Amino acid sequence: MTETTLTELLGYQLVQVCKAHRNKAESLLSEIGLHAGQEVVLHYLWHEDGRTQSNLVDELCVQPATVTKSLDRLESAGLVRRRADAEDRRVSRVYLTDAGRSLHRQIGNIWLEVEAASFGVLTAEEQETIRRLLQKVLKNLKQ
Amino acid sequence: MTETTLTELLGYQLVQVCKAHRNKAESLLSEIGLHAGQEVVLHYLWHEDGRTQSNLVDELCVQPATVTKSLDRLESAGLVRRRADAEDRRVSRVYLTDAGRSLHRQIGNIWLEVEAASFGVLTAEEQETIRRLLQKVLKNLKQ
DNA sequence: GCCGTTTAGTTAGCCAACTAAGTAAATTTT
DNA sequence: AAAATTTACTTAGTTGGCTAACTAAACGGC
Repeated sequence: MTETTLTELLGYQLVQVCKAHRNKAESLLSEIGLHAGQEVVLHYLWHEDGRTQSNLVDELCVQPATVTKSLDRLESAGLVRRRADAEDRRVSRVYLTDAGRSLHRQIGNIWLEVEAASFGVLTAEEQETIRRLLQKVLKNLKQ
Repeated sequence: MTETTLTELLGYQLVQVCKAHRNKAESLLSEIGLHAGQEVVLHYLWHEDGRTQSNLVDELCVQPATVTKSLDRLESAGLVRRRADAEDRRVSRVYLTDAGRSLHRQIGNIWLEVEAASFGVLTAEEQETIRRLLQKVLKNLKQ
């Protein structure tokens, strides 16, 4: 039989796992008023404050419009602030507010909890294996 | 240093891979006028036509509201049709139209192409390994 | 029969992601 | 210097996903 059974494909498994992973993250992040994805923006700002939106676009691997909307909400929530660049007036730089900075530790803990709830069941060796395989797949998909 | 570096977490790798996988699927599906996710609904109907929406909710692991909206669009696109169940008037059954049925083969080919573009780089043994590990993670996340 | 509960879907509204089209500023070309 | 192009970001509109609140029908106990 040549019928393609979707549920047997690795891509289907991947999507299932990713959905469950996102739900777990979403559920924990909602406790501090965030949505999955927003914490990644904050992460890059903790690592380097005052990034340009273009830089966030590159780091997050999403479209400019996605960053614009996401920042609109983070700004409304009082977690970041946009200021025009002094030298290039096209450029908008993004800065953390105190409220945004203060979430650092809580979000770090949430990540660790999600990581444990997902991959904690794997042995150290299995974790290294899945990391290697995921990277191989990502490289294949991105080229 | 105890700082949690997001990008080193397996969850981050997983999300990256899943995003790239979805983009690949979306790009191929758009050629036949579909969006990623809609083809999964069609898949379950090919497997068994006339399912109830509740059944689709269970199979797809999404919320009832998500199915409602998705079916609204598939119905507008002329790919499925809803008819009330004769015995239980709360129940809405979903049937493929000829147009919906006709996409079967094309979508099967797209799946195989996405699968190859993602996991084709892995050896058969590696594919079995990642399947086993993903299932382990999924089980962990779902309990 | 009647009232309360459960079940099946819908509606409204929110967020992340996308595309496409548009504005504005800087840069490059002529 | 003026025109064309590129770069940075926004706006409008789409989809997949979610929650919360809602309607309607079936089921259960009394």
